[in-house]
Amino acid sequence: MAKHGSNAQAAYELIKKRILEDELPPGAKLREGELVDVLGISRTPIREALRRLHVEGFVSFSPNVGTEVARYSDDDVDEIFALRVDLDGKVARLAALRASEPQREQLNAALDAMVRIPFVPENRERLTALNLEFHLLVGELSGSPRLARMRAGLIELPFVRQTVRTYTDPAWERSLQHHAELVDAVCQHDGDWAQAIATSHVLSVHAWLRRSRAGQVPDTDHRP
Amino acid sequence: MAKHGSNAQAAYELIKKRILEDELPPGAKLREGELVDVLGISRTPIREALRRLHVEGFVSFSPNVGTEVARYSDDDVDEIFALRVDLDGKVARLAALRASEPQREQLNAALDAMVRIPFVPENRERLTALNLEFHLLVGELSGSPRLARMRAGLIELPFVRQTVRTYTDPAWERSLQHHAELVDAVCQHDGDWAQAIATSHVLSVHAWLRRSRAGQVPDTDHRP
DNA sequence: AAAAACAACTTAGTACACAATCTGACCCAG
DNA sequence: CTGGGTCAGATTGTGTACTAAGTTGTTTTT
Repeated sequence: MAKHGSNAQAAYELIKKRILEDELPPGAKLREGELVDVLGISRTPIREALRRLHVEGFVSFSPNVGTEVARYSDDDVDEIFALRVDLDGKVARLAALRASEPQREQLNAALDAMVRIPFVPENRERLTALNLEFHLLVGELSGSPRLARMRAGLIELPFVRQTVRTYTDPAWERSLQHHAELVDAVCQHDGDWAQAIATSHVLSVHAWLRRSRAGQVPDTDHRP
Repeated sequence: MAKHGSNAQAAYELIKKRILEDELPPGAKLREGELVDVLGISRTPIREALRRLHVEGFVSFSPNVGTEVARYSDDDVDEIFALRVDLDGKVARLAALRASEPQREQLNAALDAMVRIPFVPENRERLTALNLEFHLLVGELSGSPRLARMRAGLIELPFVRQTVRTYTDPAWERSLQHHAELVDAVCQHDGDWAQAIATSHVLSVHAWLRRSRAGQVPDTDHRP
């Protein structure tokens, strides 16, 4: 058993991780009793983790019935991206206006980490994680913790994370360009530019995801 | 004991209500043991309520130490209103563009309820509640549940709720005018107008609250 | 007298047992 | 065959005892 703080915290992190990585697909039932066996801790901390995941939107929950991994309709996806257009734009603007020199270096480093790793199948999991980290870092740099937290709830989603898996080489290349341009804008303290490129990035990802969901893009990476 | 669903839900609603109405002021300790005595239910559902309030930001929490009602610094207030400028604007715009006829009537009714009640001290509690309801209704009309929920977390705050208590007659009159104009804009399907007046309203409230916090406005209503 | 160590107390963290509730299957009547 | 009612099983909801962690006040040592 991991000792990362309390058992409840560990359970929370583990379940969340499994959801994000699609090991627990949308609709999967999360029975408290089963989780007791799997995680080796009692129901109390497990319940706590599940309730937290519920408030944060990762799972849906019906009283006296149970918990299951949240499902996302096409309308949900559209709503989420419509919000991200605004929130990512605002976050990027604030980051450009407020980021300190060491923070800008940090952002550069996060970008570098992604650029250095070739886009081949065996790296996708790692690149997906780095991509998420990059976006969360921009959120931090905005200096608005509430804004960053709200946006995080729209980014840490299974289907967003999975998007990278479906990217073709040129799609990944475009995404990297967006990131690089955002870093550039932030380093220039140019809020308008940062907002514009962030907005473009979101719209571009949305368009890709739409096509991907419609089955127009072959899923290139299937786990065994 | 209230039968509003589960004990955990009842505890959540009661504690939240007390926080919003400032019976539990910022910094107040929420000991699980005490709440057991006060609410007459066991620690398990109380813990669940406290953890939920923590995730939603109403209380702060330190592992192995305890829970207390969240405190808000001036910077927090500024951040919250900066976000509301955007979110309330967007909510109002969407409500204007998407609200159906029955929904517009509902909004009108909510406005009417406020207009009909004279702004005298003994009505302030009621008017405060109606004011909150009105704003939450606009959120619903936006047709974007996630957006509405995010914004709700920035509106259901003790100091926001208390603002109405500090209003002078002309300040309340101005607030009512804003509300009426918003209803008008929504009924005209004018997104730009709705957004503009909603933004104005938020900025106006922020300015008032700033003065109020600085002690430039006498608090006209002190409970015993 | 100041600082460090310790011990007693307070509070949260966890486990587990039992109660309340829901689901779905089965049976019976129409 | 169909509809509804009932019962068994499973699953969540709650209460409570015990454990572990942290805080504070006191004592001891330098």
